[in-house]
Amino acid sequence: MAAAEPQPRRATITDVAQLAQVSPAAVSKVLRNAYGVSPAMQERVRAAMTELGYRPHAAARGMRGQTYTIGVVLPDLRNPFFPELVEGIGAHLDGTDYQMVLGPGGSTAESQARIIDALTDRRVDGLIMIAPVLSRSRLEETTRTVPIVVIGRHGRSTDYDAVVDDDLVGAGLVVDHLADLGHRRIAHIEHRDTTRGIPATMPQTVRAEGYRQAMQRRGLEAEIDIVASTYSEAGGHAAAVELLARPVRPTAIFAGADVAAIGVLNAVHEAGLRIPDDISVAGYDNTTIAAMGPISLTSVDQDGNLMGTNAARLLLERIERKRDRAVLLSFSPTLVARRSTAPPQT
Amino acid sequence: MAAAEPQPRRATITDVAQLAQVSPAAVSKVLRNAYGVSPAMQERVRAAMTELGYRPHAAARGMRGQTYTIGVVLPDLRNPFFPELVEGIGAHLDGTDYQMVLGPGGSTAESQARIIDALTDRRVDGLIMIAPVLSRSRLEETTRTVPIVVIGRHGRSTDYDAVVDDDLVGAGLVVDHLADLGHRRIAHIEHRDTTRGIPATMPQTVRAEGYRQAMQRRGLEAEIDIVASTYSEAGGHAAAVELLARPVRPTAIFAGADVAAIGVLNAVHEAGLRIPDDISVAGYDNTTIAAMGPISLTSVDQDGNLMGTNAARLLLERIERKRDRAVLLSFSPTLVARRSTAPPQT
DNA sequence: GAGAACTCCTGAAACGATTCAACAACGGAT
DNA sequence: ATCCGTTGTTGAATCGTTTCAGGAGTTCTC
Repeated sequence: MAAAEPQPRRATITDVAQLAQVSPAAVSKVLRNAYGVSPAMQERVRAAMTELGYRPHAAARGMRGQTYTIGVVLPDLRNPFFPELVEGIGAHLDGTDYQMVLGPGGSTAESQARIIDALTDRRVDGLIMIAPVLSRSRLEETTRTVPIVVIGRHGRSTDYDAVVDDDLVGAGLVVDHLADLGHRRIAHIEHRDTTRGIPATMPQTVRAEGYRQAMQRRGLEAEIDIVASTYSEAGGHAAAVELLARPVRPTAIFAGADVAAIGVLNAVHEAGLRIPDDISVAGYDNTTIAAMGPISLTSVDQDGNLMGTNAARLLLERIERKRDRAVLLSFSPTLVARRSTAPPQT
Repeated sequence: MAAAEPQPRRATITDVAQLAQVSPAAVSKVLRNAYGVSPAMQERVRAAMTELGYRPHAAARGMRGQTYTIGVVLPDLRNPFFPELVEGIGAHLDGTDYQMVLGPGGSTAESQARIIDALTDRRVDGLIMIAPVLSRSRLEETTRTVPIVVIGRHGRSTDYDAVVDDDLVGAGLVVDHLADLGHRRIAHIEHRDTTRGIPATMPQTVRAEGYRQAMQRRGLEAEIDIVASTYSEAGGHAAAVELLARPVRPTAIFAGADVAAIGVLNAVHEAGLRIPDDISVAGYDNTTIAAMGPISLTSVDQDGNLMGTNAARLLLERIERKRDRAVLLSFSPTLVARRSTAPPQT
């Protein structure tokens, strides 16, 4: 006979059932808040669960029902905007039975496909994909297995929900701000992806288009000046070097991302020019770097928390089958003016 | 009869077994590279697997064996040092059967305990905890369920493995660098956690101690000046304001973390002082921010990639039962001198 | 040439939950 | 009194994999 077993194994649903003197099936119902349990049984079962310190075995649940796990695929841990999204998602999941896990997706279609496979192998109940580079058809294919919410990519689908910030508007805000200050020669640095893909729906393309449209709207179509580079410090630096070498150099540079704007700042310093006296610089994303004192970069703010919360909400609606029609949620960004922009010197 | 089923369900191990004309048990062996399979059968089974596009069902595997999932708990997504660790871990896991998932742990003991529970409910095979604030006993308790590797916390355990960077040495590097430049009044900004916990083993405490020891070693014990604050921009700012108000102000400030150093830079700018002419500033962690041109902050570099890779290696050794003795791996940091430090003005 | 020792393979029993059909008990309507 | 619908509960089947105790050949050893 077992003399004294400390706590050799986790309590199972059967243990709980025995202690509460009900069937395992009944315990399962309590666990899932399913229909058809009397308050009396509820209480008895819950008491037994806490007494045994019972915790449901997620893998076992996943065999038949749900895993109560939702996967978040994010391409780049270094992007300071993503933590806000994750926090927003977490805030909405808090208090529900669902738990989030993060998958480091990488920036290529292959690596992202791999992590999607890995997560679906683990039977997540839903997937939130942040700025995926996967083709639309690949996403829609995945939707047949598991519901998806896509964050930060324009272009709608009838199969999955999407949450975006309106980059067209955001780029317009920057151009308006600079034009209002009196700038005319406003250049833009765009991220041009070399890999084959779905460029038209990615934020960078929309930002460039927003810049173009706003310049036209302000009667500055003759001044449109786009340099294709990458959203990175090095990319911004290279683009700025090119711009500063122009015979007539721009009085303002609008980089499509804060990281690129940092590169611009470096290049401007190296050229012996001052900001904002000689040249104004603006970014996009309002990352923490932009807010830092020595940088103080004018930028466009997206409410990541809000976007994350809504993405999680949409996903749970899908998982719980409360809705079967695709939704596109579009938020408006705001401009945060800081010391890196000022009226041009005449 | 089923006329035309597109692909209604995933292939299971039984489907593979049927197609390959072997038993499910045999397929399982192939899957796990287990002992006792002839090359001929190997090949037949593998062919069947690819033909059916078979992918193992992780939840089902978790019921008896392993899930081939390892959980990484990180307290703060915003800390720019963590992505390097994650990359290192990923690099070592790449090519193995294991997949990593990230758990947003939060910075309190409760939230970290919660995510540990959530991950063990999901039967991860191992856990890598980055700078956990949990008590040692709580960690050792968890070790009884699942192997753990702790990154970035000093103090050894006989139950779990640990990978640290030697913060004592790192702090010494900074003091030596500044003292070599001719500084004597070198102040330090320490992170002082208000919550009850295990302070002596956390990096911040060790860094402060390293500062203290180095100052003594250089014969500067009379100049030891530590301000307790937090590792954050606001914390660094407040501490710097306090230091600059000293009757005799320090000629160099060594902040225990880059983020805090950024706050110091702000405060110094606001005070109308120049860096490094009027005051030298150094940080710790060598984050990407430190490297940025306009900031150019002298800092201490830890090889996060290396640390992550080794943590993953240690964990797999444990999971695969190749070792049962606890290991402490300690790496040496290096100093990266930039433009924020210079000899003091006499 | 008989047994021992390997090697390769298999059938069936787990693992811990959910689901489904069935059933008991109980009021309320006829 | 009988039937019916509703509510609360349960036993048994099920999910896809691993594990375990053999079984059938084949090779080795003395």
